[in-house]
Amino acid sequence: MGIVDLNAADGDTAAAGAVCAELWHACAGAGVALPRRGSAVVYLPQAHLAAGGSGDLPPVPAHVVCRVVDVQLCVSVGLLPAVQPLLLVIFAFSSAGILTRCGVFVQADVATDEVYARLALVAEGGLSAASNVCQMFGKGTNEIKTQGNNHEMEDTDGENKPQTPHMFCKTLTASDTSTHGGFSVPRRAAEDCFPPLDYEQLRPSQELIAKDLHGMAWSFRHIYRGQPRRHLLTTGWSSFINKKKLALGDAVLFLRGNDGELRLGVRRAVQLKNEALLQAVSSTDSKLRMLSAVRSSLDDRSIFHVCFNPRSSGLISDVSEVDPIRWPGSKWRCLVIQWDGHTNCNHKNRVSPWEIERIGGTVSVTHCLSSSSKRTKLCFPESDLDTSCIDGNGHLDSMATESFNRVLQGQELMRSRTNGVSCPHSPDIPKFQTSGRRRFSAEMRNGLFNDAEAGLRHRNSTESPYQPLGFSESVRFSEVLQGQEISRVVPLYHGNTSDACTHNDRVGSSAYVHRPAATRGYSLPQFTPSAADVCSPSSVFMFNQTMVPQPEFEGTINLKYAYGSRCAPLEQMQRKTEDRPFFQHQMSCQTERNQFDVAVSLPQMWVSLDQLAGKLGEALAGFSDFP
Amino acid sequence: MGIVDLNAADGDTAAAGAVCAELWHACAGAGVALPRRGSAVVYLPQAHLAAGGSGDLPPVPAHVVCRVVDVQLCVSVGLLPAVQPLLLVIFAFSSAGILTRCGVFVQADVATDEVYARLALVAEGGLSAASNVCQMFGKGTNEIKTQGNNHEMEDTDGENKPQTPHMFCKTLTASDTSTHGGFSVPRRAAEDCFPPLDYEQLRPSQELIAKDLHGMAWSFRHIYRGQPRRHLLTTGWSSFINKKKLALGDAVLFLRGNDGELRLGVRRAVQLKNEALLQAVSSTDSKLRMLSAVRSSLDDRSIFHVCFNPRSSGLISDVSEVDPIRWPGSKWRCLVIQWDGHTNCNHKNRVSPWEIERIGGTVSVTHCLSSSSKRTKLCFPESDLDTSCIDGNGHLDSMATESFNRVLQGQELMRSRTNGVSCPHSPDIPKFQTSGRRRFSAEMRNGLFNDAEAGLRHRNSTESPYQPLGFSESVRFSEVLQGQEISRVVPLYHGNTSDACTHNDRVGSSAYVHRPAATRGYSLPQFTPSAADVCSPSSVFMFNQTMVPQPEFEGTINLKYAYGSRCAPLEQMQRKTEDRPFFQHQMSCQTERNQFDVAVSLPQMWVSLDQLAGKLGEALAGFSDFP
DNA sequence: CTGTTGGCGTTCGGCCGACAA
DNA sequence: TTGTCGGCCGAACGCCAACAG
Repeated sequence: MGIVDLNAADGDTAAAGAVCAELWHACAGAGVALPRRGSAVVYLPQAHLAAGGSGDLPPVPAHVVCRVVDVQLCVSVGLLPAVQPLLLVIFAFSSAGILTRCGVFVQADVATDEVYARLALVAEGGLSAASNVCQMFGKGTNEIKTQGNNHEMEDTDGENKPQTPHMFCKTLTASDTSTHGGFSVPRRAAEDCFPPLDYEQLRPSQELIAKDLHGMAWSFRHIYRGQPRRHLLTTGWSSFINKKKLALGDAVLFLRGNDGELRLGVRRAVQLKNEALLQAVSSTDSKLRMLSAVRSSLDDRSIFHVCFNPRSSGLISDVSEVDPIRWPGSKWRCLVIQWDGHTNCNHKNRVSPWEIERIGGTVSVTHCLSSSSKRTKLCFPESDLDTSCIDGNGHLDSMATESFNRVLQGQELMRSRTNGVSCPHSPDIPKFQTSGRRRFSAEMRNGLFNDAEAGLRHRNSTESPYQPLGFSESVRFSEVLQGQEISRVVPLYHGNTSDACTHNDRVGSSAYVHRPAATRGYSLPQFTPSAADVCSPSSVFMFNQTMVPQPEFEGTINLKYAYGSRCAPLEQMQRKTEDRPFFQHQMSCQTERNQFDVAVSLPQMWVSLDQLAGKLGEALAGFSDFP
Repeated sequence: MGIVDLNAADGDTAAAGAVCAELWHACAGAGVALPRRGSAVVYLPQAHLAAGGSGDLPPVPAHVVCRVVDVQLCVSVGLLPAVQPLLLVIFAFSSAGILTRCGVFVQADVATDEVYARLALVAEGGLSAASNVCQMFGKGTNEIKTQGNNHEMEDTDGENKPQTPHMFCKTLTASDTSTHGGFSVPRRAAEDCFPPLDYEQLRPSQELIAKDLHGMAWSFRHIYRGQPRRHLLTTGWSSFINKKKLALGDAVLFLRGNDGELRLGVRRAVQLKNEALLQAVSSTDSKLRMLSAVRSSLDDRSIFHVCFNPRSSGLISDVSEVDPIRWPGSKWRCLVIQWDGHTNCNHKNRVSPWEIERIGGTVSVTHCLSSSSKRTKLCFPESDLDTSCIDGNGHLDSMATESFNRVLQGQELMRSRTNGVSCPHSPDIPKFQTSGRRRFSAEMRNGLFNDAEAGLRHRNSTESPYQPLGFSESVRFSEVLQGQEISRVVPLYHGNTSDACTHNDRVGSSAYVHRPAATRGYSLPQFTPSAADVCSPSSVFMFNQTMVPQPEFEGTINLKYAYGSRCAPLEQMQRKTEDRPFFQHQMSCQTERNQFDVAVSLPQMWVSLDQLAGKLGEALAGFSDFP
């Protein structure tokens, strides 16, 4: 397990270490901001207890302020890091003393080369009942911010980043992963990241050596050939693909550091989570252990660890009082986590008034997946998160769309579990109910896409995918792209699928995100063999299918509206190109979702301070400590 | 994660379930006796705290009586079962109310098809200071044995076992695991376990379907061909090898149940444990979580789980007072666990007078690994464990030999870590010191091999490896054989190696243990790719090397004596056959041990009641609870 | 500019008996 | 009796340019 000591280099120090940290962040993807050592976070026990059954619990306050005593950037090597598999909601205090971001911490994945961060925490005590929660989450948090340099969250937005080296990220195509050939390197990527070739030669070639996060060196033959000429990695590539178990939809990153060394990372499209792990995550046993650790830390300031896997994330889908008996004095409402693509989320039926009142309305599902429907995500023309998610015309904005899609996924899972019926696409899908989920995006607050130029660049990208952008922006973007565009079906678990797809080929000035324009086939993943591999050797892909209504959900939403977009530039682009395979791919992707194993990569839950403070304020106002 | 409910079938019930449990035990190997549901066990916090650093601890009594509320037989599917990675020493009470066996519980391995047992425990309270420990461990344990049917340990000795089906176990040869061919089935194994073929045909063949522990069905072409004729598995075999990631030295088990169904299991020669996992096992963090869970269970009778991996075992290597300050009232001495082949054992230098006084003496290492040296293990002609481990001539008996070897392994690890020097075999190896470890074997007490016939059968087995024996005996034997005979070298970690090898080709009337007569080469394992795979593609095999003295150890022992055997029948056998390749293989194996990843399979620590009561009695006599 | 495909030479997988331990 | 090897054949690998989107 490779570990990059984030603390040793509080920013950037040694060349090699800095590059590794940079590669780590590149692999982790967008917006993986980690709390700094010495910063304070708040652990909310109820939040994670609500995500599963509860048992007899050790006495733990409803809110535990923890000090981050260590942060390690790690890479898995096929073994689970031996940390407890508990989800953990952590709110970090910003330098202004306010709640800014929320991450869900969960056991890292078993796949090799998974990046995750391991945080060492020490509980510093529960929040006292005397302190008003608004003060606590707003200001007045001086007493818990007395030590350490409160940089709060390590920032990947680029402002305090070292000069970004040349890098690119490419989603692997069927050809890239096929045994038939090698890896097709985007021209500009090769020119920017690889040593120059002597183009005078007939077939210029060279040997490339790239090191991954483990420091392992990989050798590739880089050749410039073909008609027209193109850059290819041939010899050594298939070995890399096999060793890393890369498949269609996964992404590789090449990064040329300032020291000239080439580095190589992978970012997988999906996680292979099996039910055993999921059960473990929500097991009462695990929770007890977690709470016991927190309890111990409160008692004697012992250190406990949590792991954060950038790809294991979910939504704060619900806020409601869960166990007023157990937590009698607390007005805090539990945050219900809706895990991406997971089934073991309790309280599915629970309604969050906080959400429902925002999404609300009744709309039909008609046309939700028709080929002419236009939809997008991740185009955030509105920087004002505090405005309603439904505009004057009743259209959901992109965020609401996204959260809506997530609800659908949850429904699918339930349906498949209960009756196993796969419902083909029908124009008259009955209405269904939902407890709309919300995702708050710091990106929106940051206004990254709050200019017409963003849309313009985006539109241009369909013709020329390489447009200058800042490093962190592109990386953040790539994270979202990787996860949301590509679905992979794992055998045995069949089911109709649905996901929101996004296209946004924005790239930085020296950092590229490359994804295939059309993806026609899906290869089977070659991960650790499991029962599924053998019992069901064939995979089933279902297109043009849609969701099945679930009576458990309340509130109905029209997918037509949900998929409607307020992003004018994107809509224009879509109209221009909607008959092209690219968007056919989007649609396919949209309807494909494995019911268990395909997860959308959501790097982190970004919690808007305004949202949380504004909407949870009253719920928090009267909270008190656990007796 | 497949789970066989041991409790549902309290002995044997449904045919399928019974076979699965039987296959589980066959895969788990020898002597994996599990406590029954309802039985009481004792947890010794200090014992596992001593195996690593300590931190601030939650208040836990020095001895915690736990009730086993559930036992599950599990099979891993590539994911670590999400249990805490803590070692846990559990002493079980026998029906006579006395301490009989000791198991070390630790996180299961990540490899697929690892069998492990998951125990659900509820703490029932610490032992009161008023109760004398001898009473506690001897009699007077009525109050903690009031519930459940106290069968104490599930017994694999065969007395209450169902009629053993036909089965065999074969260690895979290089040919078996090569892509060049299939699997050579030992003739009698095929005849006993596979459906009969029509030998009148030129090349009789049939399709075999065998189910593994997951219930997954595997198909093989079974053909009888070649000159001379032999049974082979061809089509389907390489797929099985690849999917299960089997390599040279691993073993496969075929088992034909009473229902006629063929079942198939694997037993790996080594575990791939990496340092990250090892660190996690001994981390203070993990310990705190474990203790917190126990503390919680004590408080509210909540359930906590421990996993027992039959192959993750160690020795009770030391008994000494570790932390009289933290545990002021306790006279209990900590059991220091010497993990097989692991490096993270603290207190290496600690001397256990309890051991030293038994092994004691100063002997040289000369001839310890000469080709003419005769040694063995697992031949236990002496049933009286209470006799000294050193006979009148100063020879160590086989048990002492084994424990001594383990000490050597620990030394190697330390040496390799510190200076990396590989010391070739030399006839005048300096003396070295050791804190002699002991292993207590219930097998010895059971007198399984306490008859001349055993040795006779054994001797005969070198000419005809198939001799009738009871099922459980053979299974137990096979476990030891698999682990101890085969070493596999993992790249990157080089080092000279030493291990005690044993040959004992005893087989049951219908259960065979088959291992290759000569193993000339070792293929690289094909587990999850790690840094080691690439950084060091070549493996180094060192033969005829020996140990390096370590000044940290006290007490010197002559390996010549250590390898001496008191087992007359075996000695005769060895003299007869010592010039044969079979024993050459033994010697090679003996000197090969990867410093990190090659672990000897030791199914369980068997604690002799007499030993423990007699030797620990005084230490226990005055123990008291944690305040 | 690059994803996919056909062509084609090479490697590897896998079934066979020969041979020998 | 069975572990390993050479022989042999077909499948897969992998490098190449052609072609097309």
